Order: sequence, then structure tokens, then C-alpha cells
Amino acid sequence: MSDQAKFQKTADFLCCMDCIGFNLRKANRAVSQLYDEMLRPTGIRGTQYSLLVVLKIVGPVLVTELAEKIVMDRTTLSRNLEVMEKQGLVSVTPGEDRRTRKVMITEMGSAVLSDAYPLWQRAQAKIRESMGEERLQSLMADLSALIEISQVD
Amino acid sequence: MSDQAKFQKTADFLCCMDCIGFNLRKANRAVSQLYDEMLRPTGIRGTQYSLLVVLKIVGPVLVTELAEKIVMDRTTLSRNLEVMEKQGLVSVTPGEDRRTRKVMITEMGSAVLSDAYPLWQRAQAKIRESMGEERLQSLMADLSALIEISQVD
DNA sequence: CTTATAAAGGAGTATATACACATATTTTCA
DNA sequence: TGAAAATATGTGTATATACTCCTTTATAAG
Repeated sequence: MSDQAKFQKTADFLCCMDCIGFNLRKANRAVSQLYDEMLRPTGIRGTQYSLLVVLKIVGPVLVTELAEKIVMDRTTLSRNLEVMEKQGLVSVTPGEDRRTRKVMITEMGSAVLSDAYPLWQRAQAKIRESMGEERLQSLMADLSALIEISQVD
Repeated sequence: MSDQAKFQKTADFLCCMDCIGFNLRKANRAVSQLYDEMLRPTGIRGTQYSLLVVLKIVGPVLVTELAEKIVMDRTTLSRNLEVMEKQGLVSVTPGEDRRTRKVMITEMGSAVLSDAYPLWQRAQAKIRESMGEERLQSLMADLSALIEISQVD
């Protein structure tokens, strides 16, 4: 190993294939495509479906509150909501505090959500049946742990 | 439950919080931010780091080949490579088959990769130490299984 | 050998993501 | 009370992602 430029051999990077980020992104791409494909007849994507679900459950909520709840950058959420507002799925109104904006699901959003629910179930069931309940719970716990660890910063 | 519009009660959607896609995206956001933050001094992101690693290991490769290898849409990869080519990290040259384009890491790409390696290690170690080796292996296996399941379509 | 089909890739469009910076309010505190 | 700090949000910019449609080139069928 006299060549300084080759101090890092190709083989040294083999361990990088076990990168958590890389493998998480990879799985995310594949899984998101599965949900998106199932939801296609409804015109919404997986991200939008999840947002509608959260809004349905928690009710009217401020943007920053919601962003923290779903571990999403505030500005990312804003941009996503912007699209959904144009589509009539959510409404954004001024909050009591004049700095804030209150987000809620619309009637139309609720209707689309109801249509999407059985399609979402199909995607969810496909994974659940292949993985098994126990393994799925373990995976969910691991994902929560990852968030915990990554956010400590 | 006489109201047809409320056939789907709010509580019915509680199970949707266990959506694999939702939780995977959430974890992906958190973890990607961790790697991106660690890699910031190098000027590249986690996605670019992983691409450089793969290119370093597999050598010159066609776009579609590479896309399949890393479970990434062909057009997504193209767009990512476009940015990296402008930055001088990779080179894209015509293949023997005149339809194809051959991608490879540049000297500069290799240099940046070597600089990034210890920073990547720090991020990887942070997660590894918190999760434990055994749990990490289980997670990796689960992510592989998810890809397997989602791609069967 | 010509035509039909398949394969590889590019371009247009749209959503998803997040950082840095700027603006508008509210709250705190001297 | 009035200035400073904190809070909530918007904007500009850039990467990441993927679908649809299109062009170029190679291969297969007749």
C-alpha cells in the first residue's frame, strides 16, 4: 500500500452497504411505491393519506404542533399542506394567536379518506401477512427506536 | 350510527397509525437527517454518499443496472447522478451499446468519499451503539424482507 | 432485409424533503 | 412601558423521488 491515494481500498467500503440510512431509504422507496400504487384510484399518495388520518384523529391543530407530532420538518409539512389545500382535502385558517395557522381536514378530505381506507388496508394486509404479526411489531418498535436515537441531537 | 357520513368513525382510523409506510417514512426522515448532518462538512448528503460507495465497489455500471441494484427508480437515479456529475463526483460516458450510458466514480468522488467515511462511521456507530448489534441485524433483515414483499407486484 | 418489438435513456411534471433566511406576533423583563 | 427574546410561520433554493410520454438504438420476426 505505497500509493497514498489508495489508502482506502475498495474493500474498506464494503461495510458501508450496511448503512442504516441507505437501507432505510431503499425500503422506504419500495414500500412507499406499494402504498402509492394501491391508493392511486383515490388520487392521493401515502403521505397525504397519513396526513388525513392524523388530522381526522387529532382534529384542528397548529402547523408546528402537527409537524412535531409526525416527526416532519415544519416547512416540509407546510409545503405538503399547501398542495392538499389546493386539492380541497384540508383547510388552513388563522388561529387565535395571530402568528399561527390552524389546520383541519375538510368534508371532502374525510370522504376521500373513507374511500382510501379499504385500499390502504389492502396494502397494509399484504405486508402484514407476509411478515407476520410478531415480526411486524418488532419492526415497528425498531423504527420508533431509530427515531428516538436520531432525534436526540 | 344513523348518519351515513359518519359510517367511518374517527376511532376507525386509529389503526392507520400503525401504517408501515407512515412509520417507515417517519424513521427515514429522522435517520436521513442524522446522516446528512454528520456528512455536512463534506458537502454531500447521505444519498450521495451511498451512491459513491456503490460506484466504488461495483465499478463502471450502466444506469438501469445500477438503478435495479439499489432499488431506485431509473429516472430518480438519473436525476441524482446529474447533480453529482455537475459536482464532479461521478462521470457519465457513452457505453458500447449506443443506447447506454456508463457511470463511474471520479478521482474527486473517491477523495470526497474517503473524507466522508469517518463521518459516516460516526453516524453509523451512534445508531449501532444505541440499538445493539443483534437488534440491528434483525432490523436489516426486516428491511430486506419489506423490499422483497413490496417489489413482488 | 424490412418491419415490429424490446430496451435504454431523456424530458416534463409533480410531490416530498429540509436548510437558511426573513417576517410577523407575542412574551419577557429591565 | 419599551426593548429584547422567543415563537409561529413564510420564502428561496436545492436535493430526492417517481410517473408518463418520447426518442434513439438494438434485436427479433416475417
